[in-house]
This record gives sequence, structure tokens and C-alpha cells, in this order.
Amino acid sequence: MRKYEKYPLYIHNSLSRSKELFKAINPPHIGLYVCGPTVYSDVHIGNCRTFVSFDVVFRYLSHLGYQVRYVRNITDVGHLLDDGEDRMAKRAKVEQLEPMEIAQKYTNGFHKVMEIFNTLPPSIEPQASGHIPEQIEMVQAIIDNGYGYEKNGSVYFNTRKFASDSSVYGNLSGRVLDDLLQETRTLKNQDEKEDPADFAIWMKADDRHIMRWNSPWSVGFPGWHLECSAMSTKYLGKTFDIHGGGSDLKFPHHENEIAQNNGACGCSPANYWMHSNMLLLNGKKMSKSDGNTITPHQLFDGNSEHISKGYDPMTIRFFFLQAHYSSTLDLSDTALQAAEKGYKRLLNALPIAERLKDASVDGKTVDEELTQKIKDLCNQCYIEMCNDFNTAKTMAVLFEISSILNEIDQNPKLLTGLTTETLVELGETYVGFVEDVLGLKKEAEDTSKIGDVIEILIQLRQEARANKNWALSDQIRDQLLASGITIKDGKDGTTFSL
RNA sequence: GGUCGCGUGGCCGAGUGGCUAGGCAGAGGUCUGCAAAACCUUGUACGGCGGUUCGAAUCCGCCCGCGACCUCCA
Repeated sequence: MRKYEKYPLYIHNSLSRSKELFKAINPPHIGLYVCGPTVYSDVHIGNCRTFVSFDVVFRYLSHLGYQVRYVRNITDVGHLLDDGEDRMAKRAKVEQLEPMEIAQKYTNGFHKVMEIFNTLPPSIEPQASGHIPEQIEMVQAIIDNGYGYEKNGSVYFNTRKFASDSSVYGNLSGRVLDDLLQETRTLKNQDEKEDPADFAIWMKADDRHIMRWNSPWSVGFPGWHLECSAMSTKYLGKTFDIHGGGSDLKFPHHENEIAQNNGACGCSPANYWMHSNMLLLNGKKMSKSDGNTITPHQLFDGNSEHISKGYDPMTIRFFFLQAHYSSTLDLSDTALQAAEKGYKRLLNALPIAERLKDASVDGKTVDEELTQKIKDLCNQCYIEMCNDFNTAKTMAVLFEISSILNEIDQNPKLLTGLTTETLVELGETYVGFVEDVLGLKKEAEDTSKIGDVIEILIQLRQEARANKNWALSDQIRDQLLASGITIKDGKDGTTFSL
């Protein structure tokens, strides 16, 4: 029996604005599509939160026994600025590089940061520019179905017709078409549209536009929302299980994505839509223009006015997961400091759990109460994660489990009251949720020679202590501390941390 | 202006119509030559005013405050 049969999963579906029992279309397979970044500059820490959130979704679905095809795209074409200039092209001009060099450069940087945050790579990571034929086909299908029209070489989606035919438009974002018309901004080629709510699915390239492809309508490029529609269809089918993305993409991006899929094939792309919420900095939206922003690397090395020191990437991951993905989260120095200690605490119990995984005891008299408590807590981890991926609550349960682990560690007598099975479950659940589901991992141990040197110093200090030479022992400890090396005297000897 | 969401103890942050969230900080303790670290124990709460209810921080209304989206955004 797979775990997902034992633990029903509930997901807050943005489409219905309520929590729904999750039913996979074709279990054990699941199609998961998440809108990836537009690679025109360094990845934003807010993006990182979103991708960490969906990384946990991917990890947990897999943990439950589903076979997940996780598609996360790279948008490298079609995403325009207000003035109609392509984001990639503009950056290429600034950096004096080919647009594809820009895409590659920032894709590489994105991957590096994702790896630092210990997110698993998606199953497929398609690039928009690599799927121009698919997008052209989709435009054609939309035209054939009467939901697209060509004007001067550009093709627009007929939003009003779609809205009146299907009553699908606006369901996700709660928009009413007529309200949209009121506040429509002045955009490029607005006069070509039959209706202000229409949006471009293919755009004719003007002379200075260097990213261009041949199409039946013009030499041009696809509209921004189209790549997700085309690529999700290609790799996950016309209708798949879960579509995710940041809440700021709900409108217009996701709404239009749904419209395009319906327009092309008559069905909506995903059964469940998940939206992760925004990361704030000191209570406010991050914004480059007013300086209220911080990059991942600044967070790591502490090089920012907003923080007092650098933070371990896993501390930041822990910090993200302490909140629910659907809530806004306020990043601040004090919050990170708290997370740092909490994260350490969670990890300190990990070696104990590791040992229990291979434990073998023969409990003469079973401690029913403790056994039940352990079973309940282990079970609770699944219940909380199945409740719309509530990582915050899951971590609270893990902290409770860590207390038991510490208790066992300090009082090995407790082991005699537990069966091997219980201990293994305890160890496997803790390690499984901390490492596999939440994706928290210990930073690589420093195995360099410095470790050996410190061990020698610790030995010398031990000798000094044995001779009650406190002056020398304290000198070793204090000077090591001054270099950032902490000496910890424990019951079973002395350890250190860098 | 329109739409949606939020307001929880010193801080961060879950959550539910009645039952301990959790983490950090604070307090007390264990350990220790002293310390640090680690671990254990522990207090404080639900923006304001009304209403529904046996009972609401949780549901409803109003008010105050904050935020997001409204064709750039994860």
C-alpha cells in the first residue's frame, strides 16, 4: 500500500478558493507545473521562497509514493517591459551580450542558487525559446477555434468572446471583464486590439527587436503567457494535476494561460491551482527602486544594511518553511536570528534519529504510553503535511519529536521500554521529514586539515584541564572562539563547531 | 476607485467554535573548574466595537490599521 492511499491529501485550490481533497488523474502519476523565472537578471529572494515552497510540494508528493513529473519552465522570450521592449533584449543591450547569453548566464545563476537552497531539479525544465513551433501551433489552434485574430502581423486573444462563450474567464483571479476595462493601462499596440481586455499571443517584431522567429503571421515572437500553455500541454498533457506559481501571477498570467488552453483545446490545463504568497522585507514589499531589497548572496554573506550577519542557506530555507506557503512572510534580521537557532535545534536531534534507524532493542516491558505518543507524533507529521502542505505545523511536531529524541539520548534506559519497530519508525520519520520532505540538510562537515588541528588543540586543552591549568585551557578556548571556533564541553568529551 | 487577503503574547509564526501550536527572546534548572554549548521546565495572546451562540481569538456586521493584485513581478 502506497502512503498516499493511507493519508488523504488536501490542497487549497485557488480555483475554488477552498481546501479540496486531492484526486490524481492517473495515480500514481502526477503532473506538476510551476511557473519558473524569467531569466533577465539575478534571481530574486522572493522567487526562491516560491520555488522552495513548490520544492516541498514535489518532495512530499514523491514521499507519499506518487511518481511526479515536475515541469518548471525558463522564460527567455516574450516577457516585455512596459515600453514594449523585451526584457531579455534590454538586458542584452546593457551587458553587450547576445540575448541567449543573457538567458544562459542568469539560468546558470538561478540553478546555482536553487542548488544552494537544496531544491531538487525539476523533471523537465523547458525553455520558451526552445518551444517556438509548439507556441505557433497553439496560436494557430486558437485562431482556428475562433478565439484569436490577426492584426498587422500580430495575433490577439479574443478575451471577450472567450468570456461570453465559456464563463471560465476570471474564475481564477475573481476578475470581472467589465471591471478590467476601466483600469487598463496604455500598452503597446493597444489600438490594434478589438477590445482592451484582449492580449497578444503573437507579436510582430519591429526592426530593433532582435529576438524573432518566422511564423504564418509575421516575423515575430510569442506573447508572454503562451509559453506556459504550450509547454505544459506538451509535457503534461491537455489537463494535468497541479499548477503552481506566485500569487502575483494569478492575474493576468494564469488567467490568460487558462484562457489560451481553453481556446486551443477546449479544456482547462490544471485541476488544482496553488499560489504561494509574497515574501516581504521588514514588513514591506521588496522593491529595487526604494532600496528595500536583498539578494540571496547578500543574505548568505551578510553584505546588506538589512541584516547584521550572513545566514546559512538552510537557515533561510527553515525560515521559509516555518510559515505556510500561502501566507505573506516577513523577512527581517531578528526573524532570521530566531530561525537560525531553531534550525540548529532541529538538526541537533538528527544524529540521534539516525542512530535509531538502525537500532535494535529487545524491550522486555513495553512502555505503552511512550510508544503511543511516538506513534501519534509520527502519524501527525503526515496529517499536517496532508493538510495543504502545512510545513509550519509539521515542524512544530518535529520539534516535539526532537524532545523525545533528546530524552532518549540523555536517558538510554527509555530504550528498554520501546520495541525495535517503534524506534525505527521514530528515527525514519524524523530523518525522513527533516531531510527528504522539508529538504533541510546539514552543511557539509569540514573535513579539511583544520579539523585535525583543532582536535590536537582540544587534546592539549584536555591535558591542561587535567592538570587544573585553567589559564592555559581557557586561553586555548578563548583564542579559538576569537577565530570563530566554538569549543563545547559535553558529557562524552569535547566537540567543536566552526 | 475595484477585487482579494491579513491584523495572534517582547519578536517571528501556525491554528481551531469549547481541548498545549512551535521557534526565538525572558525566567528557572541539569551538566560544568568557570563558561559556552546542549538539554529540561516555564509565564504572557488573539486590532476596536457590536451581534449570533450555552460558549468566539475562531462565524456575522461595522470601524481602525496593514498588505497584495488590477495587463512588469515568484
